[in-house]
Amino acid sequence: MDAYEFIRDAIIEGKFVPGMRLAEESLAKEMNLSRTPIREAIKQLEAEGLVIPLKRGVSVRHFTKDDIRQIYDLRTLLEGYAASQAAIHRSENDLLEMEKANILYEEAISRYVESDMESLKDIVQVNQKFHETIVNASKNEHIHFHISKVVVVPIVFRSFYWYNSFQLKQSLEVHKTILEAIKNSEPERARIAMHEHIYQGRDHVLKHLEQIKNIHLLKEEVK
Amino acid sequence: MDAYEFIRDAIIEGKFVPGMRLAEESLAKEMNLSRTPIREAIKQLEAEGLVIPLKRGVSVRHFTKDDIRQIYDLRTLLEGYAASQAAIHRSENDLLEMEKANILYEEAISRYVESDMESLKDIVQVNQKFHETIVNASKNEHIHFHISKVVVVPIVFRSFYWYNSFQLKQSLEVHKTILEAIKNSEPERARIAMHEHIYQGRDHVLKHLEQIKNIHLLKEEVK
DNA sequence: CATTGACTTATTGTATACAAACAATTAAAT
DNA sequence: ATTTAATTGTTTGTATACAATAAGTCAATG
Repeated sequence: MDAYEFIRDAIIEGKFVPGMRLAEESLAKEMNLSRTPIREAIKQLEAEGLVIPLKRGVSVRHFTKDDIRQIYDLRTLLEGYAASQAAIHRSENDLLEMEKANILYEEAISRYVESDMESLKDIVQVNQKFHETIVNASKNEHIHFHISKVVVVPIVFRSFYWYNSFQLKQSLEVHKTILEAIKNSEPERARIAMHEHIYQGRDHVLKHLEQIKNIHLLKEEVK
Repeated sequence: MDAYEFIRDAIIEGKFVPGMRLAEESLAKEMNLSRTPIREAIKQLEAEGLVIPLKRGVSVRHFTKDDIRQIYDLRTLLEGYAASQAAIHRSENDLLEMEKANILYEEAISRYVESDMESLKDIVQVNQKFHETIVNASKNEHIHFHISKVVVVPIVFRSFYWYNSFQLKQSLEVHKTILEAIKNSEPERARIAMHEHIYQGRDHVLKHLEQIKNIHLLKEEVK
């Protein structure tokens, strides 16, 4: 694993919390490297917006509720467009890939046991795979580039691990609608279904943040 | 000027041509620096997609006609959305800024003398300013982040310097329409006008590329 | 004459050293 | 006791040195 992945994953998994300053030397020591490769990894993370530059060095970016809303708006726009373009440009092979990914998604959901982190991790991963196949089918490499940067941010909040089986089944239904629209070459229907799908995700994350906040308030009171 | 700007501008101005390999040491010597800051600049350019990684080091990215089409699709989507959001969220001050930028644009166009590079440079700059004010008014920082990366690429082709006064006046009219729609809080009209505007830009760049190609073919024949 | 293999050169990737800037803590003065 | 100045310590930014790897060249052989 290289320095970039190490730091990025640490941020995503919450090991490096928002506002935390990233000291080059301690990072270097932790992963048995010199400061040089660390600095490059940090430059990359900076360009992606996961860390923000300070007067000296960088700190892990703190995303507000408003950031989440903006990012999801952006993602809805981009992935909605990708879905509509996929309905136009998809090859037979693209359709196969999408169907395969969706079958894996269905299987992962059927394996799901309430509140089991491991099975949810699978679901999240397979879900991402499905979204990727759609973006691939849209035949727009540049959209792909930008979506991949937008997708990372909400992961930081790890709200994904709070889906219940009803929500998951609902999500699967929307996947099927998207797939059908793309198969039938209906760009507008594909876009709208994708919109709905991602906005559901947004509501979920925002609700989760609300809960987190409440838990935080509770803690304060207990103190 | 720092290393990042130096290299980026060299690419934009055509000093570093597509496919050209960027050797760290020669760059370092050219701007009286060591390799360390050069490498960081290159990492950043890599994250933005202006240079592509090789087995060792990087080379200036070569953009195809298809890339241009994809990038403009993306830009249309993003800036169209920004315009529609600006029509919803714009403050009084935003409107002032937009009008100010557009007046400067009008003045720059009136100063324009056919085939004068300097006056065209002004126009391009003021035009960019106008687009920025709209993105600012949309109140979506993340959209802004992604648009800024998309906008750079077409500049590489420097087709902007081939506008004639008729096209410029046409462009000014569309600007006015966009401004009016945003002022009157008509998001859909703003979006459509912005679409039209950017697609005009796309056609212009593509036509320019076609001409370049023809000139190239002519050269081949002469040889 | 072409093709392959070894050797040489050049360039990157990583480590380390040093200087400069910022932060923090302590001491002194009002 | 509080505020300011100074000194110390930590961390970044830049330079340089060294090792590893890719590429290019030249010679030798089929």
